[in-house]
Amino acid sequence: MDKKYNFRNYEEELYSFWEQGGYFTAKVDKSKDPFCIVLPPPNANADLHLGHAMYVYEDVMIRYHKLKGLETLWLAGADHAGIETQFVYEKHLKKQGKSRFDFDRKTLFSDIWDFVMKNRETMENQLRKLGFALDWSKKKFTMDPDIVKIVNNTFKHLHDDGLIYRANRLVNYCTSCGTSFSDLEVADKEVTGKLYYIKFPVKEGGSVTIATTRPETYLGDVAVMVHPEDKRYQGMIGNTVVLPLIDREIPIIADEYVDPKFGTGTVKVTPAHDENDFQVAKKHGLWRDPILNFDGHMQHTGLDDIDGVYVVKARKLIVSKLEEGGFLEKITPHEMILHTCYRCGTTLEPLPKEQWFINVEPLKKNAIERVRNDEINIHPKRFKKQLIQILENFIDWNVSRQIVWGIRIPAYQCQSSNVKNQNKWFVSVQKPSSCQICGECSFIQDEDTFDTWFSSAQWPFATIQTIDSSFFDYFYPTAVMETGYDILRAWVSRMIMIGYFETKAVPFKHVFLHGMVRDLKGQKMSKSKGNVINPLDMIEKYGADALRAALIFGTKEGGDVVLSEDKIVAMRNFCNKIWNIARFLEMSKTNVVIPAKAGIQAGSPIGVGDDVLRETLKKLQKEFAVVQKQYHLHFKKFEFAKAFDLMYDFLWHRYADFYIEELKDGMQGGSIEASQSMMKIYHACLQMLHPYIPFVTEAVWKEVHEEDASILDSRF
RNA sequence: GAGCCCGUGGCUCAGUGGUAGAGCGUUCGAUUCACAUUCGAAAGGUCGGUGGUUCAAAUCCACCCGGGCUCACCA
Repeated sequence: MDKKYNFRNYEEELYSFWEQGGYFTAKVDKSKDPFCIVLPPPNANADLHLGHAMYVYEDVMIRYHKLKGLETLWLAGADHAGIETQFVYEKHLKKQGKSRFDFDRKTLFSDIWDFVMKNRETMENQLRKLGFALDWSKKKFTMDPDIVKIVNNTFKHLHDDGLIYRANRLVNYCTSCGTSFSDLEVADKEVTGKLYYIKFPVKEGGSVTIATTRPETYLGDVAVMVHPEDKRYQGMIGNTVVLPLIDREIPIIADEYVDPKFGTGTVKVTPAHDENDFQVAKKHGLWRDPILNFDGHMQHTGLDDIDGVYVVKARKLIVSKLEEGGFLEKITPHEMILHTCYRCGTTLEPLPKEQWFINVEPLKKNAIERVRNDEINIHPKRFKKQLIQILENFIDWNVSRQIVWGIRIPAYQCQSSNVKNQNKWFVSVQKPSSCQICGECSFIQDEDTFDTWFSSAQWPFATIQTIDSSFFDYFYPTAVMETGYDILRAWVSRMIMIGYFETKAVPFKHVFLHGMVRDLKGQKMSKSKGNVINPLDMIEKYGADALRAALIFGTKEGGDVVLSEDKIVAMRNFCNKIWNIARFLEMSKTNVVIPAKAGIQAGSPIGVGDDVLRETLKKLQKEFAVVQKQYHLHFKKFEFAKAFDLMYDFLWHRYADFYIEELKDGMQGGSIEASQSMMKIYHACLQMLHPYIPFVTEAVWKEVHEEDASILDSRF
């Protein structure tokens, strides 16, 4: 054996050995208990980052259960990542001086497809570098035809159950990305904005002053609203306001929705551009078409010089016009929250648009029950409350996206000229041969694609179902869903809702949430901050084991991980320590005669009496038994970091620093008993460490056993 | 406004009732001995504050201060 463990000589070779040797390939074996984890599919549009490396917890669980003798399946996959990917791709196009509008739908789609397939392969090889025991033979992609079929089927089932509806409602629309989002993809930004106080003349005499953060939208107002019990405005309810500059007349109405304490106690109602106004206006039977189009330009305002102007510029123009006309009373600073596009940062516009929605009420009720009853266990358990709260607050889910890259919604609109059939839709999993509404028209398919999360929500069952039904029966519900706590809302909650709806079973029995990786200052790593640690560089430099261990060592479950290069170095040193223990054991096994120490004659019983030796061995065995028990207990409780810390401390500071030093002379003096006991415990430690640092443990295993032996063939 | 988490040696963090721990850093010493990617030793903490429960509190309870997260609200 070499003096040092050189991971470069082993990692790649060992991974191929495992993969090609079928160690990661799952099969249905009813004589064993199943253990299945479906990998959260990384986006197939970029290199891996440290967030992906955190999936090491899944590898830990998979390898642990393999060593326990369970039949394990860790299913590999990739996500098409709809808007994300299209966004990345458009940046590519921009570099070439092009945009998505230069291509037709078909061309754009197939170009992105090629781009994604190339990235996907890179990404998959990077997962291999991390040592992940993924079953690649069954890998899935969210846009595989059989997955798409399942996704469409789920939509159809939801539709059949009356949980899908198409509605013209306000959606969060990004005028720059050109698509709507669900409420979860809205990034809130706290800003100090302005509150504009505008004086509206009242036809019957006097005026009312309204306070608004969006002065330009008054051009789409349908009413001015006050609280029914607000004494200041009692006499004005029912009066008519004449909108400045355009002289359009709107009523003053009363509704308890108004907070008399805010601003002037009067609210302008713009149903097409504000969710709350939309609701209130609906209640009062009021409506007016939007004054802003989907490109963010003004329209139908009643002011010729404003129509066609971009919203931000229009606001300035209108404010100065109001000021000129003496309608602007004052402007005050105002702490407010801006809804922005999580992708490009553009301020989102609430705009009325016909979209597909999922009524989540019955779905979330079931999901909450499953979580409450611990049919799904959340680890660490503090996230259980959070998940329930998230589910309780879930609102109907807009699943339509106006982008090309995604699964096209399998909904078709009847084109019959018969007025009765206007805007009639039907859902069909396969491309229909005839219109299911009128039976004769040449129906057209919805241009929109599904929100990526709609297919992701089905991932645990869709993936296994497409292997074959025996796998589904055997491995589903899956054992654990392991992912970052940041997507509890976007993903985990939806998997539970949709998974239970479609399979009438929980998609997973446990959820294990890992934390975010941060730098030494506790900051999130980001390219713009320049504090990014590239996992691939670290693997190149210190080996995959070192990186893996550094992400786990000394951390708390679900807590954020502070990662530094120093920590990775420390873990590389640990790997070397493991290597050198093996080297020592190998050397003492052969009973080499070592030079005499001062005061000890060579060839004599070397100072340590047999009884003392036995005593020490007994002590070690007792101590190790406790370690073993604790180790497995930690796994039972999903305390993976604790189990690793325990082994680190035991192997290095007890086994090596203490026991080897104590027993060294005896072992090298030829005590077979000592050598064998030490060897046995060491091998057990290798197994226990293998889930965390698979490469070095396997490398050592091969050194001390026959060449073709694998630690994965051994059992605890 | 509601809920959750965190505040421990210079730095980053483990530690949930019984004499304060690790990694990195610092100081001193050790190399023909499995490993200098090492070993031995040392310095360094009134465990955010106050009060309480207890024979005993970093650990349990209450309040406060500081930092973070989630949800709700946001004209």
